[in-house]
Amino acid sequence: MPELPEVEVVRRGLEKWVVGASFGEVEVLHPRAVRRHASGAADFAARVSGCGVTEARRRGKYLWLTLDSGEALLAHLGMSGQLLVQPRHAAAERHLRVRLPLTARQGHDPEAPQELRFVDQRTFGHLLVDRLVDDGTGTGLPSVISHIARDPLDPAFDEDAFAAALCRKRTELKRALLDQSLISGIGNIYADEALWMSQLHWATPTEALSRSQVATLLAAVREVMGAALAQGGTSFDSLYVNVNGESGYFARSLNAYGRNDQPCARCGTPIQRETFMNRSSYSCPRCQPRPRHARA
DNA sequence: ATGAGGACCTGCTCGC
DNA sequence: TGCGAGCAGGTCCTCA
Repeated sequence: MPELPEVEVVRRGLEKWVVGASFGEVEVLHPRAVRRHASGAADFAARVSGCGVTEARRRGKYLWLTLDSGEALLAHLGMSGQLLVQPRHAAAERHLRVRLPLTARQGHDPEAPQELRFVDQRTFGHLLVDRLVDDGTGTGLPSVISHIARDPLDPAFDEDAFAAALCRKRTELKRALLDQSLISGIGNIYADEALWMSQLHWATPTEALSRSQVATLLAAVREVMGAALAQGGTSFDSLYVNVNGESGYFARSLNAYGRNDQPCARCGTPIQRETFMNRSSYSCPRCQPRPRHARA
């Protein structure tokens, strides 16, 4: 499931293959793919068709293409979404949801027309067209994601403000890490990996965290994400495919996630799986002891 | 206002 | 062999 590094790799792919091109006649094959576009599938297609693409941007797990109409084509990949650039006449993928034909641009062979495709098996992802608002630094941000916090790789990410907001929360640490309005880009896998690295239990009450623990945790988040990004957006999931259809999955040694009953790389104690928020959390019971004052 | 938990969705795997 | 249950989980929505 794509988290920040995977989405960034897709953004880079879009920057390379789509920026500078224009869209032809857009076709929505599954209405659920544009369910967040308030005025419907036909309006969505009309707003994108014919527009030129000027930039590919990202915040957390959201990415968007700025259009020469002044609006933005916003995408969230959900759990299984892919943005592929394919030859226009290539066979349709099984879960093809939206076709966005591309006009030839400099460097493209006009005899081999291409198409941006939104493919999504589980349909948790979506596309929509939105207006841009000022993000506070003069940069445009789609209005519907104005509640999404900056991500830890954003140069304007405010570490002090994050630490203060985190400690004001009255909840469990992992829930806060997954709260995209507090810090964006972190999903279940990177949350478990960052917690393992910083030797914190997922149920640690946020109000009990010291500033140095928050600093350690943030460094771990950046380390884990940076390492994945350096590998080209390791997703740990075979469903993840980058913009050219090349699998982004590489065997990567995870230290916690998915390693139930396997020895902790630090101390050898078997990693334990616990259910939390209706999903799995993996941690080392020795390196990451459950805090005595854990919630619930 | 804030936190907690369920719904959404499809495909795969496992056990009976 | 067939089939239902369980699992995967990001985000939005509702309820307390």
